[in-house]
Amino acid sequence: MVTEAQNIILQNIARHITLTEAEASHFLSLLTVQNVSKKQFWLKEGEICRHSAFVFEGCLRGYTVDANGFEHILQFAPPNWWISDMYSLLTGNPGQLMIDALEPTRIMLLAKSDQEQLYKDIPKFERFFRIITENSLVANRQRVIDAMSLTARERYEQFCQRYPTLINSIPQKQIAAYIGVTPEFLSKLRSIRNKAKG
Amino acid sequence: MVTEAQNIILQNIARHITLTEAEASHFLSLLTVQNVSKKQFWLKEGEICRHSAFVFEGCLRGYTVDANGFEHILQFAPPNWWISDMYSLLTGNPGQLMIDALEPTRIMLLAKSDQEQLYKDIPKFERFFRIITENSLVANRQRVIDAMSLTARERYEQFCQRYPTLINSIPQKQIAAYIGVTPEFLSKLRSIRNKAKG
DNA sequence: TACTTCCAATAAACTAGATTAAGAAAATCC
DNA sequence: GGATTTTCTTAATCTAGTTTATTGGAAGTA
Repeated sequence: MVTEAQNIILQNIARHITLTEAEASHFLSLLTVQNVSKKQFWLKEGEICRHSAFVFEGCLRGYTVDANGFEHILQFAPPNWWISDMYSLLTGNPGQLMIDALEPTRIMLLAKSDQEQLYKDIPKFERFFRIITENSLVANRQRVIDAMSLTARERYEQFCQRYPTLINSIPQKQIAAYIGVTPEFLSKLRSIRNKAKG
Repeated sequence: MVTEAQNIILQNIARHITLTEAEASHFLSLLTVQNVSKKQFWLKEGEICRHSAFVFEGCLRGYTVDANGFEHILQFAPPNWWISDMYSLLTGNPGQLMIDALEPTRIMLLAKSDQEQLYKDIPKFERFFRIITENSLVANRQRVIDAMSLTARERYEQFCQRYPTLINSIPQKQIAAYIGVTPEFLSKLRSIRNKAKG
């Protein structure tokens, strides 16, 4: 008996590697489901991150808080995305990332220790995580480039194109904290854009 | 007979995986050495990147050129670093990265096709590239955070701490193009800093 | 030796985006 | 369903960093 949630994660993995039934069921046995209610934290600054999380319902956000108390969003994690504080996960040191839920969210957890054992038991997973890490790195590098070479307006346009579904489902202040402007300035950008459109 | 250059790359790999002699020599047989003279391009915008490059002498830089002709440096690659246009390498599409040499440089090339075959022949390499990609991702994420939450002065201080050897070996305008300010403003930052130091 | 090219420093004018403040609209909560 | 909190908008003022321009020095080169 495979649940809907388990189906979603198996589909996600099938995009890059092919598992036997035995391998799939072994993998599923390592996962635990967790509910994160709206605004609830899954991880806080200073904590040690010991799991990778796969979102299958809702939406998480990963962000840092700077010296002046401003939030800067590193990642949104809607369904089908993996999220963690990778620095903390890899090093075992306390991280600086805060991860909380923008709406009622359901995730599946894979403990770091289980993940490492999984690499030994089913080396294909080494491949799977290599590939999604590569894709993530490409996206992150593009974000560094965009931050340096685009204006705030252009970054907003980019965001609209790249994440059309998020635009209507999350508050604007969250988008502002992702593209790196104040909510006030984003509001100004939008009003100018709307005037231009008639 | 193992050359000095081959020794360097084997050491680099030994930090994460252990190879038998046969595996090491197979791996080395896939590599080709290339010299890149100062200011010479290894890769240009619009080209398709078909190799990963490992620097064992000199220094490369990867950068983009924006709509106004300004350069933005994504990565310096001093000895012991890997560099490529990963977007282009993964997708097979033309990339936007320019890669050239800041000084006379020597690299070892691993073709994408060979790299993929290597994953099949010696799965340990899947692990090796997963790990260095993870480390690279962590560094890139930190750079996104820094770009959003630090001032230009703070980003300069960070750079000095993080890459103390580069500070004295590359022109300041290159550092400015990395931390995301104009050379003029970096000069101003430095003069204020020097006054403060007496 | 002069010729050129590249690099760093300085300064005044300028602008994208931040800050501050205040009100309107929406969502959330008893 | 009314109170309360959160989100969005508008507008005036302010500032970190850019732009433009000029100078002097260092390094390569004929």
